[in-house]
Formats: sequence, C-alpha cells, structure tokens
Amino acid sequence: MLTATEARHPTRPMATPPAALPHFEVPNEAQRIAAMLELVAATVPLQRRVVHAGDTIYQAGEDFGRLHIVNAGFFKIVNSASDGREQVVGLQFRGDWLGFDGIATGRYGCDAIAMDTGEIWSFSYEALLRACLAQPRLLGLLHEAMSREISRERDSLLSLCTLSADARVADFLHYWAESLARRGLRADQISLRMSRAEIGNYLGMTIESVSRALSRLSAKRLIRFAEKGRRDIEIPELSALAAFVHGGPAPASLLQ
Amino acid sequence: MLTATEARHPTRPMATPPAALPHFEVPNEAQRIAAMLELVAATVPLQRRVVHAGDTIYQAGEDFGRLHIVNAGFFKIVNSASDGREQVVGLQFRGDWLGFDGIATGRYGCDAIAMDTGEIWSFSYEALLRACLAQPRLLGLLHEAMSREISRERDSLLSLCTLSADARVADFLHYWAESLARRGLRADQISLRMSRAEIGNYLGMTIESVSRALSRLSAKRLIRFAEKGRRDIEIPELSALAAFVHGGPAPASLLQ
DNA sequence: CGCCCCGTTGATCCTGTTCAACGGTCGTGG
DNA sequence: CCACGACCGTTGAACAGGATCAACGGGGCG
Repeated sequence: MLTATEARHPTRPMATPPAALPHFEVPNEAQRIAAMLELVAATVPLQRRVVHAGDTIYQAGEDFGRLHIVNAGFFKIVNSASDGREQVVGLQFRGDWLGFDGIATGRYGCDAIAMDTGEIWSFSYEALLRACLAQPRLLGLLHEAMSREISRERDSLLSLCTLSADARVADFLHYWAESLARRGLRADQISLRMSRAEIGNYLGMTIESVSRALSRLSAKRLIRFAEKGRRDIEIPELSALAAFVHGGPAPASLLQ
Repeated sequence: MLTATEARHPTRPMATPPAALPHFEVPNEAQRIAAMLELVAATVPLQRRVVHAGDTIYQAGEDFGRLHIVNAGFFKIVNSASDGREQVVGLQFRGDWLGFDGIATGRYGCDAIAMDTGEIWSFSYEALLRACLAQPRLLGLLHEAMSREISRERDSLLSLCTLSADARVADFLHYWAESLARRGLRADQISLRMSRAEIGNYLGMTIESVSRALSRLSAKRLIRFAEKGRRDIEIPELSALAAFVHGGPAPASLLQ
C-alpha cells in the first residue's frame, strides 16, 4: 500500500513525467490523465505493483474482480482463441485501464502482460463502484475509459481492414508517437520495446513484412533508425507519417 | 409466450421474440436480454422509434447525449477515417446498446445505421445515470453491455488477423447464427439482410472473395443456399462450421 | 423494354507469405 | 579470451491467397 516514493525509473522514458514540454501541438491530455490518477488514488483503496517486462497482470479465464490502471510502463492485451490462435488486441499506456473485458462474464477474457518495467494500480471493482457513490466524477472517469477503449478498438479494426502493410506499420508508429506526445513525452524519437514478432502479431502480418515495411519507410525518409539498435526509431516529421497513412503510398511531394 | 405452431418462417426472424425454443445448446441469454429490456423500460424514461433499413440512428460528429438499445432489427456500426476509408466495425442485434463511443469525447465517433425494420429505444445518458442511483442493478447492466462490446471487438480483431478469407466468412456466419440462437431464434436458416459488399467490408475483403468463399463453403456442404435468393443460407450443422473455422480448411472427415 | 444493381465466375496481377540464408548481439562456458 | 549457440532482424527468391479487371445472368423497377 505504501512505498510510493520509489517506482520511478528516470532511465525509462515511459515512466517519468516530462521534464521539458515538447513543441508538438500538445493537448492537455497529460493533465487529464494526471487528474484522473489523482482522483482515483484519493478515493479508491488501491494496491500499487511494480512490474517488469513479461509479468502477467491477469490471464484469460481468471476470476474477475479487480480493475487496473497503468501508472507507468506499457502493456499488451492478448486475446486467444480456443484453437491456439493468439492476437495482440491492444497496447495500453499510462492512464489506460485494464480488465474491462471481465465485467460481463465475471472472468477475464484476455491476458494482460507488461512489456517493460512499470507500475500498475489495482483495485476491486466493487470498491470502485462504492467509491462512485460518494464521488460521481469517478463514475464519469470509468465510463470515459471504457468508451475510449471501444473507440480505440474500432480504429484498430478500421486500420487493419483498410490499410496496406506499409501504411499499417506507419499508422502503428504514428499511434505510438501520438500516445507519447499526448502524455507530454517527446514523440520524435520512440523506442519500441517490442520485437518484430510482436509488432507483426499486433498488425496482422509477418515478421518479414514488418521488417520490409520499416525499411521502406526508412527509405522514404519517413522514419530513421537510430545508430545503435533497430528498435529505436526517429520520426522527423510526424505529420508526414500521418499523410502517408492517409494519402496512400504517394505523398506526391517527395516521391521519386 | 407460447403459440408454438408458427415461428417456422416468420418472414422477419429478427423482430419477433421466440415462439419455440430451439434445440441447440441454449443459454438463457434470451431471458437475460428480456429482463434487461424490462428493467430499462421500467426505470428510464425512453423514447421508442421504429426504424427501417437505411435509417440513421446517429452519425459520427453529432453531439452525444443519448444511448440506444436495439429492441428489434439489426444495425451496423460504421467507422470512417478522415480520408474517406469506411469500415463496418460492428453488427448489433436485439439487446445490444449503441452509442458508447460518444461518452468519452462528447461526440459520436461512428455512424449507426439500421439494416432492416426494427425498433430502437433511446434515452438520455444523464437520465440513465440518475436512474442508476435509484436502481444500482441498472449500472451493472450498463457496464456489462460496455464490457461485452469490448470483448466482441477483440474477437473481431482476432478473427480478422488470424483467419483466412473462407474461415472469416464461416466465422461470420457462425457468429450470426449464434447470435440468433442465443436470443432463442432458429439458427439453422439465416437470412442475411446485407449485400455482399457490406459483408465484404465487415470482413475486410472484396465482394468477389465473399462470393467465392460462400461458394466454397457451399461446395463443402457447410452451408446451403435457399432455393430463391442467395441471401438466405441454411446451416445444416453449426458445429461443423465452427470446426471449419478452428481446424482450418480440413475437417478431415468429409474432405477430399 | 431498358436500365441498374446484385451476385457469380473466370483470368490475371500483385501484395504479402513462406522458405531460406546471412549478419549482429548477447549470454554462457570452455 | 574466444567459441558457441540462441535469438533477433534483414534481405532475397519463390509461391499463393486475394485483389483487380472483366464478362455474364438474373431480378426489380421506371
């Protein structure tokens, strides 16, 4: 319940609040999230847990009873079919909630797995509902989080069905960078802590296709690989990436 | 509640409550939905609206303020990107809720369109929340509906990413039939009131591929076309369809 | 009747998968 | 210290599943 002082990792870009605000158009989403976390912490008895890459927050089939909020780090949601097919269906960052899929059935429907060091706040769903009676704003936050989750998944569906492989990868990078920017973190150089296999699974394509798509994006100067480690990617112009996703493979300006 | 003799060809399979319970494994989901509708109708001031194919319930960008429940008919949810890409991201049947995507932003994020004659119950989100104070069970229903929606979309993601075109179509038919069965309607002959184009869009494939997939499923005896009208489909064995989805294209028993 | 929309089927093309080989990095142990 | 193997990412070549292009039949309706 205590030990609040630690749980910070200055070396981990995900965990710390921004030191300098970026120069992108920055909505006050970071404040929204901070206020949300503050309110939850103040009104719901919660348990903080520091997690490391690979740690499981919950697993499909477990009894539901608790919800979770990402305070730091990031997490993947994996949905599995009875025949063994697995699919990463969501990536959750600071301020996102985990576990909604368990409410209806009383059992979690997916696995939630940490992709990096981070901190998870967990609390009983029942306790949350009780707290909502005293503090109705809390209910609004809950509904907002669920609504956001629904919209986000619909956007995934749209991207998966309507975009080419290259555009899907570009959209993925754009989404990632935007998620950082919205939280007040710098978005011009992101460090995916996912293997190509995980990216491919998330985007519904193979490792090779992901690799090729990244190479092509790099050739088009839409991204740049950091010197060391091809998991660190620079995005010179976020809007160019977005334009590529939308306008198709031909930005018309700097093509051939 | 009886009148068991009809229910053969109600001409409108979606609209009417079940007359005879089917012989499939039938959970009491029909009762769950009926009880839900009853409770909502008793506690929330709602507006009933009869709609016809093509009618719009709400559109992306409109101010959010109301939620909707399908009492009869069925509806598609269409998500659109700024560049014009459109994607059917959900199909909603009796008992399903519409409009959750508007809660977070205050504006609907998708279009909801009737695919057939039906009836929609609409009510103010604020009024619902007020009613929840008096009747906490209502809040449980709301959360359950949102949770279900999230799970459903994750399953769509899984199917889209991991299944071949034929399996996707089979899965779609299976989902449709199961949706009917769960509501106490007969599931062995379904009448899709969607064009091939709409099915294709929903499944992320072209009209031609849908057509071919249906032909192949028919050749495999997993489905059969009704004499007149290739939108009416018989499913001799629902479990065989499910087995095809999972076990891949080779059911091993009646192949070759 | 003519038109339009829908669904089917065939032929061809292309995107992304599959199969394969290779280089780099890291951790382990001789 | 370096050899080794496991893992990751990249790239090439061949393949295949769907997309695309095209033609045709049927039904509804002005």
